[in-house]
Amino acid sequence: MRRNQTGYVILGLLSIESNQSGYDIHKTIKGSVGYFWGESYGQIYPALKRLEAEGLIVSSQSTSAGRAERREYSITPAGHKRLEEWLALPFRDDPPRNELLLKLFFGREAPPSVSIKHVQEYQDGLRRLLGILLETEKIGRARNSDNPNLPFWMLTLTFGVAQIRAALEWSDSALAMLSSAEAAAPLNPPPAENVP
Amino acid sequence: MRRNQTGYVILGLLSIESNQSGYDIHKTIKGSVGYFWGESYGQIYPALKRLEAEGLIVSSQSTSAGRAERREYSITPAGHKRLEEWLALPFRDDPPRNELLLKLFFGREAPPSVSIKHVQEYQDGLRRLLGILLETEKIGRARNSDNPNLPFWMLTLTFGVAQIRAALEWSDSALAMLSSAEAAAPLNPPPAENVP
DNA sequence: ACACACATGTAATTGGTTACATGATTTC
DNA sequence: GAAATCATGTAACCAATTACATGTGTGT
Repeated sequence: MRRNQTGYVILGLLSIESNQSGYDIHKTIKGSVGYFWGESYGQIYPALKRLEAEGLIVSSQSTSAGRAERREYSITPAGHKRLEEWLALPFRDDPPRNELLLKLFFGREAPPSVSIKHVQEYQDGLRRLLGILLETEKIGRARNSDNPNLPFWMLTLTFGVAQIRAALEWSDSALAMLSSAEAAAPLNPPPAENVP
Repeated sequence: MRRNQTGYVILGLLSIESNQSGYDIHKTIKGSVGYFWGESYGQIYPALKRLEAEGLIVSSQSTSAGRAERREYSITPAGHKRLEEWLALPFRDDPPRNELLLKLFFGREAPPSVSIKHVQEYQDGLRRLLGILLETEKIGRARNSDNPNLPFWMLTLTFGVAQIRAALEWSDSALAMLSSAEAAAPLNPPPAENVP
């Protein structure tokens, strides 16, 4: 486990709640860190095996009658230690690739309506996500009022909300700029080459 | 070329300025879309060959005396068409993986000082990047006052600035929260297991 | 009967970085 | 003479998604 973060997400989630299956972990990720971190089964199941081989987690076959076979994992003291070590390591912050911005950057190569459509679609997505985050926040607060993790979870939520609000404001000004360009420009602008 | 965006970045840049080498393109990317899009040589050179084989760009060996050998590329009409088609396609907006948020989410597993350090480091990075973006904006405006691409380029810059400003505000409140937690909590909080 | 949620995994493929390999020219 | 920049490319590796493959239990 070098810089394969999957393992650490799993350790983190198991440190909060034990006896989770691979399926559970996948669901939990979607419902908690999902808006800034995703993992697929193709990552989770192999990672679980690796973590167990390293002694960072242990599993037990759960054979409750009338239920699909299920392997439940829990974190070990060694796993806890490993998680803490990772937490103290500097995070790396890779500049996220933003395909919307890339298309806007080259927006002059297409009619303004193309860029307008993209920004509107972006707005829709932002509003949808904002609704989800605010809902998550409300439910999370209500259901975890005495959970010592709550302040940390809220930190990640308020970050998302702040980013979305800023993006929504920006998108309004972007649409204003683009529609004035649409009014001024011909339908399909001639490609301007060699304009450094 | 399915959803390999590298090709489109190259087409886009060549549509703005022709006669660029692979080396040029790499540099241009870093200096223009670099803060939201990166490409390595390992992607660029193979992509150039592929694009030329598809007839979307053409190359010419530049053999100016006293200069390293250099192959310069320009976009073809077919390349232009392909670029426009791609621009009109819906962008996909993958939830960016945010390692800082991931570590903050599990922040309760480590002393508050760990999270504090991360946020401070994040702030430093934000301030540095903000300075670069504002500088880029100033220079870009001055050097491209009559460039029809300028409004689109500014769109991407103002987006970055807005996001960074929001993130800086958030980070202040995050630090306030974390330092109050540090005052209240023991140095290393006992791991709380099974708190759903 | 059908659909949906529970449950576990592997294989193929893609996308991407990093390290390696090489060499010329310019600047200090 | 050394270091930085210009210049081109390949190979190894890693991270991750997607598709494939399979089966049970529950609710309508």
